[in-house]
This record gives sequence, C-alpha cells and structure tokens, in this order.
Amino acid sequence: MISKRCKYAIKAILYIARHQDQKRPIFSTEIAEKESIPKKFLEGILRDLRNHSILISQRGRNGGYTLHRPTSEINLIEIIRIMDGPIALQPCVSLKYYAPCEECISEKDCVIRKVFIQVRDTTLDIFKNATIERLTSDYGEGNTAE
Amino acid sequence: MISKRCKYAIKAILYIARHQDQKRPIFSTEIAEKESIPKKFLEGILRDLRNHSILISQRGRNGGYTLHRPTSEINLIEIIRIMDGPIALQPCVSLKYYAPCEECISEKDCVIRKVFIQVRDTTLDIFKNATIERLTSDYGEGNTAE
DNA sequence: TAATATTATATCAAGTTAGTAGGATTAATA
DNA sequence: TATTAATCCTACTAACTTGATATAATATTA
Ligand code: FES
Ligand code: FES
Repeated sequence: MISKRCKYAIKAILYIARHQDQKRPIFSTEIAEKESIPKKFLEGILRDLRNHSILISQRGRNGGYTLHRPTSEINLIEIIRIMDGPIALQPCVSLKYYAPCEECISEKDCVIRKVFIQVRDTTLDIFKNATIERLTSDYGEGNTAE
Repeated sequence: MISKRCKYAIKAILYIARHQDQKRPIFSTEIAEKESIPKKFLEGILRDLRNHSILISQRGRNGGYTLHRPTSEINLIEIIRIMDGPIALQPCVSLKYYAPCEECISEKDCVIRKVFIQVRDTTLDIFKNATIERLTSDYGEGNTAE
C-alpha cells in the first residue's frame, strides 16, 4: 500500500500544478485546507519534496511553493520513491534501493525472483507514464477513440 | 515490499511441493532447518496456510503437512493475500480488501485511481500465472524459443 | 518592526513486523 | 498404558514504521 504521506505528496503536487498559472508561490496553508491535509504534516512533506528538487520553496512573507520542473518531467515513480522508498516487492529486484535477499541463497537460482522482476517492470512502466502533466490533463478520461 | 512471513510461506509451500512424492507429511522442523526459517515462527505460518485450505495438517506422532490441492491450483496471488492482505496500492482499487479512500472525494473523478487500477491488473495477471507448478518446473528458465 | 511564511527538531501514540516462550492437544508406538 | 513426537494455541516482546503534533528558529517584505 502507498502511505498517506505519499498520497498527500501527490495531491499537493497536483494542486500546485493546477494553480501554477497564477505566477505566485502557493502557501502550504492553502494546500492543507483545500486538500484536507494536516498542516504541520504537510509542511514536512513539502520540505522533503523540495529537498529532492520536485518543488522550489520561497521563504518569508509572500513565500510558498512552486514546481521545480515542467509537469511533463515529474512522474509517479519519482514521487513514490521519495516518499515510500522502493517500489519493488523484493529487495533484490529494486533498482534504486537494491539489497540482497537474506532468505534466498542464490539470486540466479531463485525461482520467485523472475516473477517479481516482471511485476517491477510493468509497474515502473505504468508509473513512468503517469506524469503530472497527464494526470492533470484529463487525458486519461475514457478512451481516445469513441 | 512482501513481508518475511509471506516469503517464508512461499518457500515452505515450494519445499512441500518438491517433496510431496514421498507420500508422507512433511515436518515443520524439516522445513525450518532446510529453509532456515525460525521454527516457532514457521509453525504459525503453516497453521495459517492450513486455515486457508492451502495445506492439510496431520497431528500426532508421524504428522506433518501436505498440499491441499494440486500445485497448478495454488498461485502467488492467493498466498500473498493470505499473508500480507491487499496487493493493490490503494484501498479503493483492491478487489478482495476494498475500502474507500479517505483522502479522495470521488472515486470517479480521482485522476490517480486509474493508474493504480492499471498497476493492480497487470500485477494480478503476473501473480495469477505464477502457480506453484510453474515455479517448481524450472519452466521459466530462459525463453522457450532460442 | 510587525506580520507571515518556511525551516528545523523533538516528541508521541498506535500499529505492524518478526520473532520467542510455554504449554496443551493429538496420535502412533514401544 | 506410558512415552514420544508431532501440531496447535495463547500470550508476550523488542524494534520499527506511520501519522501526526508541539515548539521555536529563520527569512522576507510591507
Ligand atoms: S533472491 Fe530475491 S527473491 Fe530470491
Ligand atoms: S479514490 Fe482511491 S486513489 Fe483516489
């Protein structure tokens, strides 16, 4: 399961993306209220996203948050990895957080590893295409034809 | 990530499957030693699998565990669901453990839900084909052609 | 300089995970 | 029938994770 922290992050980024045309930073207070996210909890999340170059923060009076990159260059893979860590279901098949499986003797002979590699690849493929741009464009609504 | 409990379950079932030709129940002690699983911890897992009709247990002196069904009728979906619960990454897209998303107002208008449905479907498809029969048959080794 | 925003650190309750302990129950066999 | 050897059951624990809250410091600007 995706954590609430991660889901809040996605919703916050989507909110900022939808309101970035206003050419001003968005307050954490505004996001917290509109998206029903506990304010202090959200602040930590936004700081984390800034530390990973997803957001830019502006301190002081008229401060707030803006996107660090175009919406087409932020996807769900990156957000999930920042907030929840590995997407893979086994340590040994994680690309960004690899660790050997303690319970398995040999990766080469492991019969279940192949299955988890398949799951990882299809999952990453879907999340890679899920950019903030596509998520906000309503493009996915129904099929293209008909 | 898949829990250790779940991984132990998979390994235990695979072990029983590989040794079931001996026409005798397999002891938990044997599985624990050969697969390096803490014995008492394993006992709880095996009991759980029995309660969910994956294994049959025989009590008393020459007791032990056997598979409740042919290996072709046990797949990773079922095992993971028993041990770890939902496979889906959001409550609202889980088939067996559905719950509404607290953070989302409307499932219909939720832009990220569609993505998680895709992930769920491809993941379930892969795990459904990962039966104990196929995992033990070395069939997945390399490609069929070439 | 006052107001308002982010930043930072510490803390906390509840839940989950991975295991351990100790014994009760059941069944074969000597 | 007593012993042995297996599963079964309940309770407990330490460490970690999750979802938050509290308090105060720092930066910007009107
Ligand atoms: S080596 Fe990672 S699942 Fe076996
Ligand atoms: S309704 Fe479940 S992800 Fe939005």
